Amino acid sequence: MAGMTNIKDLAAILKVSPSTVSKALADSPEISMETKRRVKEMADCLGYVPNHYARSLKSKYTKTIGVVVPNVVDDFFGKVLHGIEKEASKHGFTVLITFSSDKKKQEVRNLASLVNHCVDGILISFSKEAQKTEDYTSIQRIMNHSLPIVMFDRVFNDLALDSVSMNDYQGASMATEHLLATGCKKIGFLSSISDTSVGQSRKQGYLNAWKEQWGSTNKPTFIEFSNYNNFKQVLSTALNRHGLDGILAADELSAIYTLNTARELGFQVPSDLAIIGFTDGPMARSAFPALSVVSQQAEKMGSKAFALLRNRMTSSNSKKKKTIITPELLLRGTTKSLIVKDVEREIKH
Amino acid sequence: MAGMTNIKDLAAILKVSPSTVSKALADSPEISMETKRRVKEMADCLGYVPNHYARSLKSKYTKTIGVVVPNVVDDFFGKVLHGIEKEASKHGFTVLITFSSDKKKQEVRNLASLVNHCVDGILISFSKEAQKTEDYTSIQRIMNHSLPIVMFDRVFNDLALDSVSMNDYQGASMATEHLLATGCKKIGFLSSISDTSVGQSRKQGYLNAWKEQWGSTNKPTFIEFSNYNNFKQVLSTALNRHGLDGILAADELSAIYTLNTARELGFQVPSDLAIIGFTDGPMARSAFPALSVVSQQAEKMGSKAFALLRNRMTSSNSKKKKTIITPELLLRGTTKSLIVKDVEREIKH
DNA sequence: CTGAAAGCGCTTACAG
DNA sequence: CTGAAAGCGCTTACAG
Repeated sequence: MAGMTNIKDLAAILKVSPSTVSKALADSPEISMETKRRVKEMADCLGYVPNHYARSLKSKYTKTIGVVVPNVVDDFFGKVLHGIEKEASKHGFTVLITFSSDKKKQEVRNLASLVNHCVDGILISFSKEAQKTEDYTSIQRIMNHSLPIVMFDRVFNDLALDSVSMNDYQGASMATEHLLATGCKKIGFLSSISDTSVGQSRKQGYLNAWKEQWGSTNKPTFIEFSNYNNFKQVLSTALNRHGLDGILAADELSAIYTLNTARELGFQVPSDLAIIGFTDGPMARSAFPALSVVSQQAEKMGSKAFALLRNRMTSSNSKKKKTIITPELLLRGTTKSLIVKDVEREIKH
Repeated sequence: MAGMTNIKDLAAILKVSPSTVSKALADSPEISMETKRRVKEMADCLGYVPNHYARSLKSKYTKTIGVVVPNVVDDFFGKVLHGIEKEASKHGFTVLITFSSDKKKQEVRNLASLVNHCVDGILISFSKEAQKTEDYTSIQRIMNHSLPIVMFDRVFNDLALDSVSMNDYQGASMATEHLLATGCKKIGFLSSISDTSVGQSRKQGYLNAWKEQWGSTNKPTFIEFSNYNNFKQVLSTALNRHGLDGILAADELSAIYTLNTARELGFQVPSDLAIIGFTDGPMARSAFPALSVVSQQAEKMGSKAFALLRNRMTSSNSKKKKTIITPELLLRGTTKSLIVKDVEREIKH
């Protein structure tokens, strides 16, 4: 930052006062057209960039928001970030992104750094570590500063903050119902994320839809596993033992594995085995056949989150809003059609 | 930012001067242990967060770097960002990420915002728009401020800046050579990105390896297309007309499409048709069989880029460094083995 | 229409 | 060991 042109420099060169330069650059009606022109021209010529730090010392806001996400390799978070950015730039805000690598310590550091940078508000999706330990002291400290904060996706409901998250329960129900409606008689719920709240919601959603259809005459099937090493065997056993003709997989990766493994085992997809996964990522789309999924509507979540934050920044209404987004079912190649004609169909928006 | 505790508040409460508070918090040897303890305790208790803006107004550096990437949904950029973050946090730097959505205007705004936020340095990968129009005025303006800048991946070689990028030419050569070595006689080069510099380098790399093997006795085959609408037909025609037994695809998506389409057309992969793509993303790994690829070593690119930037920040050596990263070949399920025994092999690091 | 002055929250020589 | 004072680059009442 050394040697940058500042207002004083400009003032000296133009032989006017710093006040005049400042006002001219701000297009104040106090200043004459001619002076404004001269000042702006010179500022342009010397590549003057106002020092946001100094400015915000006075004006107390920066038109910048900070975001803390667990990572930026998940397609899901990438899309959420795009949703945030789009909405934010519409309102003239710059978005500063940081990620925690799912570590509490890094999350704390990011949060502190964003506060230090005087962001006007913060959007956060918690790290796995914070979620597992239910330790939210970092954010609680910041809440004392009355900085507007909105949680998204990985939220913590006990915190008195606005939030936006998915209705995972409903997503799983919808998927299960669709499988049932297209003729599946024996649907297994496959999950490697049973210990997370999201995983639990999806499980309950499946269970509920299943019970609505069968009561207790037909038992649900849960296939739970924690690593992919013996995936093939686990799946094969489950498929044979229970005679499954449908799988609802609680995440994208396990759905892809199911698809590939089932084919290896000689199953036709979707005629022998229909599959629905979660998350509409690149893996799902590029699989063969393309995977039917419950979409998490990531972009929408991002724009909603920013909208909530902006609301919080402008109004002082103290009631916290918990926004729940309804998932969509994207039907592609791994599910049978409802109607007789076998048309590939994709429900959008 | 309203109502946050500041040094003056602390000083008033503790009945010492602001100078003392400032020094105590900075652990200055001038201050007594007892005072330091009291000050820190109170600061903690009131949730005092130093105002980075005010601080940097004096000290002129912020231990923060800014990054501008085209997007955060490409797995590649996600990984680069993780590489940057990891290296940066090792040295106590915070990373502020912005993305341009491949738009010049947004890129300019991000750049300006980062400068305003007094980052100590900037890492940039240019937007498609800037690359296409070869318009780099935004960055050139910032170069006047003697802010350290390093370009990565989407670089512009005419700019007098440090850079780190991939040797795409070599990657394509390596891949072609491997296909030849495993017995492919007729290899096609498939590309939807012929108009980018990256696409051109890969094409040349293929061409060179091909010529080394065949001279002009066996003609190379180029399959170039601009959209995926009639992909199946384009590929099918090429495959039949030229009797291809190998494909080098210039990007991840077209490789996946080739894999899926070839299978639909009745080809066995890799025995009838071997395929190598570019970029080691989730699509490549989750494909069936897993796609052999030229990996772009994204994380390494990120850490290298930060290392270069740090160098630039500390030393005033004016010679610019153009770092070229050597690609790796990741051999998986879509290529035949070199040796007789059919062992799936993955070359790493 | 222009300018002098105070002040944002911090740091840092300098004095005591 | 502690404090008064100047100053970082900007904005904004206030005076002229």
